[in-house]
Amino acid sequence: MALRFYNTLTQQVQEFAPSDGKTVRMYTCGPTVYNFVHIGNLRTFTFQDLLRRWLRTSGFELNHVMNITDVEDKIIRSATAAGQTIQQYTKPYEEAFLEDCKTLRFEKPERIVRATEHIPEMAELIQKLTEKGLTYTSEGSVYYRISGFKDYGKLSHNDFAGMRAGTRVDVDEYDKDDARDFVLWKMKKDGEPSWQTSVGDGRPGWHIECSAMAMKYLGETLDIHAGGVDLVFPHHENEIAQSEAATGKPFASFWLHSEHLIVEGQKMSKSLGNFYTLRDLIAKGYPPEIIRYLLTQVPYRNKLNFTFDGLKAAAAAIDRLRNYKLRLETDKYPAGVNAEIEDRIAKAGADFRGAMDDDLNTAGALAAVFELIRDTNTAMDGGEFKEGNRASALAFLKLFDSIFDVLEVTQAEGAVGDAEIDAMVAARSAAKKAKDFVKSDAIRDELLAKGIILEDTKEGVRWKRK
RNA sequence: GGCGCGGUAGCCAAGUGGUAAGGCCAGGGUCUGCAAAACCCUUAUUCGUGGGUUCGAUUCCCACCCGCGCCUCCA
Repeated sequence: MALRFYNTLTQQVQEFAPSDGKTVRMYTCGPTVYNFVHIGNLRTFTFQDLLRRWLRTSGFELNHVMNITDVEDKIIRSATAAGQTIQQYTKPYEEAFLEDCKTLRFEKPERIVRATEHIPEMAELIQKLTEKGLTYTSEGSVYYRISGFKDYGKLSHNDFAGMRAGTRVDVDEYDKDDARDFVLWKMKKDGEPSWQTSVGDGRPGWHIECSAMAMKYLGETLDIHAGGVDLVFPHHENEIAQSEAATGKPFASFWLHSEHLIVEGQKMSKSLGNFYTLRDLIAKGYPPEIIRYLLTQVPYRNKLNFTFDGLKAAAAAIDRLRNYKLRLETDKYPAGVNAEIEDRIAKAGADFRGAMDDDLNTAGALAAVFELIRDTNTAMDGGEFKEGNRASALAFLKLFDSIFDVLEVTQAEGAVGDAEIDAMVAARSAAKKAKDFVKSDAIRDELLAKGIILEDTKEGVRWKRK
């Protein structure tokens, strides 16, 4: 079965291929850098990372653009309060975000773009809309006139008929003709940063930045536009209104949205005290790859309940995966190839691919991995697993890890060196051979304290980092 | 009220019109000087509730109950 994604626009799972058959032009909404990103944000970015990786594994090339929103009300307010320019204020958070991405092993998008560096493009797009009669000015700010765009609501599947015409809703500080209208360009206010452009002195509204940047780098119709579910309305709906009205073409073929993460069954919020950044969790002693695993294992369109029990379960699952890999790398097997096992491994590969192709069904893909682990472990214990099966089993693990990327241990600062460990292991083996179990156990405990676990196998001792 | 999502074992969770994947936890066993790792066995006659369609439904339809998201801050 071919690669399929659930498309929010059509509300259906559809077969996916980039329009040119080769390169996927993808735009994802990145963070607003007014604070550290939280674990919920990172769930979405984890999904985007899986998406990237699976698209490439599927044979496509990528042209992925992610934006960084570095001008926006909250930023301006915070920067002003801190007596800083918005650049000064956002820079540390942008850097922290990129660091977090690296920590969680996200691949870098081909391009990361800042809103503040694309103001002229935004002004140009606004002008285009004005030329088409789709904007109006109120108190110096420019608004989009939604009544001029008949498809409004097609992404969020909202019917706005009821709230149209006449119902002048006065909930905003700005004066709009229609409740659905939104601001494209905000007139300069005293003490706020602003840009002098063809549409006036001021700053861009939130929605216009994504339209302008996406089209600048990826063309008028994207293959994929992705983000969190909360962006469906109004953000993505408004992007469609702006972009499609300007170009007359569909803005994106596929709209993919990831569900939110909740914490211990509740919505994450600062007031509930369950609001975590990646830094918080790492400070509590949870390695990044465990967090990554937890974030990947639930398919992206389901809510993910983030719990500390879940983190423990993820750690145990990763242990099993790593132990299997270690066994594959270090065990000795009888010569030859077991054809049945080769078939079994091939089936695991097919199951894995089938699950990922099915709208990134990571739970199904993981099941394929663990089933193979059980079956081949049994075969190894029974002497059925042959030397010739090793390479294909390792290749399968490599496929798995090229997507999930959780097998490598994140080395702690000041970890013990391999040479020192090998020496201690040798000393312990000597003591053990002399049946001095007190000494051998003491060395084993000492190593354990350093985060090294020993395993006695038929082929000798092997060790691994915790 | 409108739109949408979900309710599967102690927890996380996949799935299909034909009789319940996988992970974690728990109990028992094999192996070991003891461990560790690994493997085996055990843990849902049942998939929110009540109807209906069907030879057969967890899977389709209807109603209801419960939880949740969006409806101009938000991944």
